[in-house]
Amino acid sequence: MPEAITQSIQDYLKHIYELNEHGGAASTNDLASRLSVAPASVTGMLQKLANSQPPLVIYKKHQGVRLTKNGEKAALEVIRHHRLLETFLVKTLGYSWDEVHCEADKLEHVISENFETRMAAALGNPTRDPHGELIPTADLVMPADESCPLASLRADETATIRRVSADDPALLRHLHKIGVVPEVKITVKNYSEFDGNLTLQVEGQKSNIVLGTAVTNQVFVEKEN
Amino acid sequence: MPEAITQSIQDYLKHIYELNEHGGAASTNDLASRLSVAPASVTGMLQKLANSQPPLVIYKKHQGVRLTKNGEKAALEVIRHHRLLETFLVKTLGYSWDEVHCEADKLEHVISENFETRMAAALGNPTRDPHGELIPTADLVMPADESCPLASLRADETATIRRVSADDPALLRHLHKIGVVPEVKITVKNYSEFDGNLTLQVEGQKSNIVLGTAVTNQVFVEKEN
DNA sequence: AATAAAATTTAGTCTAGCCTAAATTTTAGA
DNA sequence: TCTAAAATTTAGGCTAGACTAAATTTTATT
Repeated sequence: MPEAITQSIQDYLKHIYELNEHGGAASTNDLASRLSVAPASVTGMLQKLANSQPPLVIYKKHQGVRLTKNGEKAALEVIRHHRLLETFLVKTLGYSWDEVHCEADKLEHVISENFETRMAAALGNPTRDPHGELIPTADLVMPADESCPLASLRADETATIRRVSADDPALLRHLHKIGVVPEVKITVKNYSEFDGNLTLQVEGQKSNIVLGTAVTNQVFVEKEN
Repeated sequence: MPEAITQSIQDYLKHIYELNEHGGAASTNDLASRLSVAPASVTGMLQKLANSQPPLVIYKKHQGVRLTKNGEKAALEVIRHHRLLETFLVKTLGYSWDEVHCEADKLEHVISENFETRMAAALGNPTRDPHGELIPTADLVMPADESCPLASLRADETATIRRVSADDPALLRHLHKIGVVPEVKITVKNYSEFDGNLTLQVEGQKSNIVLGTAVTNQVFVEKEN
């Protein structure tokens, strides 16, 4: 019989998923810092996950870790919970988009399938959360993401903001204030080759804004066709 | 500094509170069966709670346990969470009153003060949950309960149902079906001295019903003045 | 290719909260 | 009041998931 997927394991799987999305295998150190846990603790858990029945990860010493199909399903379940919860907190309880992360991080581990289903239905089965992140479907498939970093745009390009993959509440509040939120159209007025700064015209805003790469790498857009 | 109040401790305090409400001190065995834990485990936890700084319970060997002021506040916090959550699940997500208990038992430990406040506001600061249980106030005071067991009524007495303190989902579904829910008026048509059965006329229902003491002891009413 | 630095793993501990078995205390009935 | 049964506590263990310190492997730099 499959061993229990504890809250702690859910957190490991979720972060491995996110690290796998970007670079290839997730490293011990990256996981440790994301989970706020000592690297040695990560090694121990990875060994356990790799030896569980069925295995949730594929792990080779010193070479990082990847999710198995089973591990990915478990990860997507947690991510679906998280993103539905963020949406629910904003839509139903009036949270702002910079407040929802912590709350969802705790709730994601304890809600039932029943809760998930009712919440999704109450929200009209949304496909994106308040930050524009894609919500895995009920049968645990992650929709394809067509967006690219805002940082990759150049002068005169026009695009629609799709997601803001930032955690920092202060940054989120700032971006909200200057109108940099999902589904808003922007046009690049200038690109600085020295620092990568972009000058943007934001739909619905009076004056242009300048954003550095630390920010534009966290904002994802779809270019005008 | 006060030690952390873990989920496990919250569960102990909640059940000690409920046992203190009825009989005096809560016994080791009663706690063990409510918590689904071995009696020896309860003894260990009670010693810990009594020695914590500040103490959360007063405990003397073989004589059961009572909450201190601090312990009571912590218990009421959890109970407030639980009852607000039950109300929220019914009102906002369309749960039926027999489904909410398990879900609330998990969520009660993880929601923030922010969540509690927003939820209470969204519900209009309710004073009772879907079963009619009183909800502790935001400053953690339990309102006085004026009700008495339905089982204590006799023929010709009329009363209003205030709460249904039952856990069993099947019983709850049955009571809902026959209209035995909070705020409904009932009249006792007959009392049987042999088995304690009550024959009731239930407001809004066509035919009378007969309920045994196993049920009437779990339903609480306020008599007509 | 040598070596220093960084990353990772091993080894050994710790804590919370549970467990069982055995010992003890309390309670109830003859 | 004595004794059997019930309730409770003690003693000793276990597991998950964290930790630190030390050992090892990998990577990067000269």
